[in-house]
Amino acid sequence: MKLGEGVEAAIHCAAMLAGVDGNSTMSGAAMAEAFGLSPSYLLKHLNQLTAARILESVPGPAGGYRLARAAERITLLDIVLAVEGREPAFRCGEIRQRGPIKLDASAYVKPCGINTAMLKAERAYRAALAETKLSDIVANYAAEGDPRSIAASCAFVERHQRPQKSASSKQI
Amino acid sequence: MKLGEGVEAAIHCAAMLAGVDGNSTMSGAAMAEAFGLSPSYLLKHLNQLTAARILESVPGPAGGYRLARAAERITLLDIVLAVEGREPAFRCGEIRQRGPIKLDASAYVKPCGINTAMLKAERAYRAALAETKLSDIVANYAAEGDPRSIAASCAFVERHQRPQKSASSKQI
DNA sequence: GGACTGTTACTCGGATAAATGATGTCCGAGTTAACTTGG
DNA sequence: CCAAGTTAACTCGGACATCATTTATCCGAGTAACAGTCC
Repeated sequence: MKLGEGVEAAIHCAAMLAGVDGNSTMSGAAMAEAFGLSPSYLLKHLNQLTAARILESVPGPAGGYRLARAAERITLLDIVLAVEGREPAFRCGEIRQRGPIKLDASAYVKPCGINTAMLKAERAYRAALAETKLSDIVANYAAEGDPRSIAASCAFVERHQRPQKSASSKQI
Repeated sequence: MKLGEGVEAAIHCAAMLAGVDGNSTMSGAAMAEAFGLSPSYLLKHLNQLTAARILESVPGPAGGYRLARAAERITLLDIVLAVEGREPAFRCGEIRQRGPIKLDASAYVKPCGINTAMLKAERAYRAALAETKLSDIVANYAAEGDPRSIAASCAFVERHQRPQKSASSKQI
């Protein structure tokens, strides 16, 4: 029951990317610098977000990352699942049928009650994460964050975002 | 976001211990055999449950483990926290103040909104786990489990449980 | 025959190695901007 | 002066070491039952 450190970085980066203009991008190196992280390692997590269609990557000079869709359509669950994997935290190893009292398969058609209960809890966890959109994070930060911190963040974004010449609308 | 394998073993053992009579005990070796696990390693998890006051251990010959309180008063959350640790899965490393835009401490009195959202989800997870009592697991198994499996489990318990001569009521 | 004592075998408990996964780093493929050069 | 070609630098992407956590194991401390012995 421990989430990797990359989840925090991924969410912070996504929130920062929500502040860049339309089709502009921000390089992974800039975000790594903003949070004091290893650039090469942050790329690993950003690539996971890209593979999950949450971010888009633009190669070449003046390239970088950008949200693949509006912040209102990105939930914390999307990000967590992209970084940590989609499989549930509790994996039933069916140890009830690993001992000497192993019956034939017809006795284990019903799912393990323990597994059911654990998965129910995990559904609650994911539902709570799905309720929070990335735009909520940004809005909450804009509303309740310290004004100096907001100003510093906006200044950093303004300084490091790289506008793109074309491709303002990307059809998939 | 991955729970250790010991959680499953711990819950199964607790459920099995819920089937032993009053003050009888069952040895860790017996439970390890029942689930095909390494006896020495299972002891590690059982000790964690003992340290968390969920189980009681009786040393010596005819010793073993026993529930420390009624199954109605043990929740899945108790077991999970005992094995996996009590700290939340998401630990906010405050990476927002690790970069070059570090303001003075007065700008970070408000908790990080991301941390708040993640902890809210974790509260939902723990609440769902707290709703399920160990007695519910046992009752559900008795009601919906395969009759042959129930009979085999009961026979195993009957064969391996060790009644205690005295100390029927233990005051702490 | 009963009670005490020493032994013994069984239990838990913690200290000690191996393995898996997470973390961190490096170098290469690809792409686009800028520069150079010719018209 | 303009445009095409070339260069070059910057980007992402994946392959390669390093470290921590989890998993697994072994041996020792402790305890209660059991057998033997004395009263």
